[in-house]
Amino acid sequence: MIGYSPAETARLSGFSLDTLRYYEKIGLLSGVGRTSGGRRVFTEDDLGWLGLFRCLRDTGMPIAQMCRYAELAREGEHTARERQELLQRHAERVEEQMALLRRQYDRLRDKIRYYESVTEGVRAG
Amino acid sequence: MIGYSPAETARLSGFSLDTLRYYEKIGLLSGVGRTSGGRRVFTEDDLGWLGLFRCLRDTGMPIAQMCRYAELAREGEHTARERQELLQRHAERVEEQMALLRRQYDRLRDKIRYYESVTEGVRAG
DNA sequence: TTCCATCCTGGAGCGCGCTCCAGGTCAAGC
DNA sequence: GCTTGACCTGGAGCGCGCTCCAGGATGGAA
Repeated sequence: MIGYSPAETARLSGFSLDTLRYYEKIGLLSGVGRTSGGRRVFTEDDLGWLGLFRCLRDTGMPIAQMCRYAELAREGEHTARERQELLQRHAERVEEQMALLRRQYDRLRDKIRYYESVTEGVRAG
Repeated sequence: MIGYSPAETARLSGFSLDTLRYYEKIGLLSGVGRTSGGRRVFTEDDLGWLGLFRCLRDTGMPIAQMCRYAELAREGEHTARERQELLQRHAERVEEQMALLRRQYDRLRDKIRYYESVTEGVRAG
């Protein structure tokens, strides 16, 4: 189990160095290893967490909720159900978000189609 | 062509009173009518704009870009092509956003499915 | 041994999109 | 005429999620 430097971790996770430090500061990421000199060493496991955070963030979960999830995970196996429910509720919100996005995308396409008809009219005229 | 009070407009558009005032202040909404006493009177046309802004905002367009669009529209018909291109580029970004959202939603569902298998194990045990 | 890129900490600052507030005006109903 | 609630303005403040900075330590290569 080799470790990853902060720079490598930033590259692999897509989060900036500052964001990695920030996530640790607020307790989202915890137990990050250090060298004797005090530099962070990220593990494969940390990368797994970061992957999850990216997923949750990309789907619009607020950081406070990610913290809650991480905290539950740290408490142990007996919180599995609560974590599942948290993700389930989030998934439902994501579904609504996707439906809204699609509706509004369709409106947008309509608007663009209108412009296409206008500019073709200009070409034809 | 009757007008709408600020409160009515807020209700119909889904934007708060403060947001309506803010949109006018930054020049997103312009030429909003007034009563002799200085109170805003919104028209059907204003509501149309607000509907568009909701669409663009829900699909993640930054306000600065909406301002640009509104400004172009005010300049007249000769900016139609530029407006179309602006919307077209936005639509492409929305498509990417939808694709990302779907990918991450699928990951999320996987995670939940994992939890379902775990908690069913608990039930069975 | 020296260099210099990488990293450290604590804390301030930022960009966005509102949201709230104070202090005052307006107008419809009694 | 008076009350009351909706509305006005200018400007400050906020919540989120980072992002940047100063000033200093680290550590691998030449």
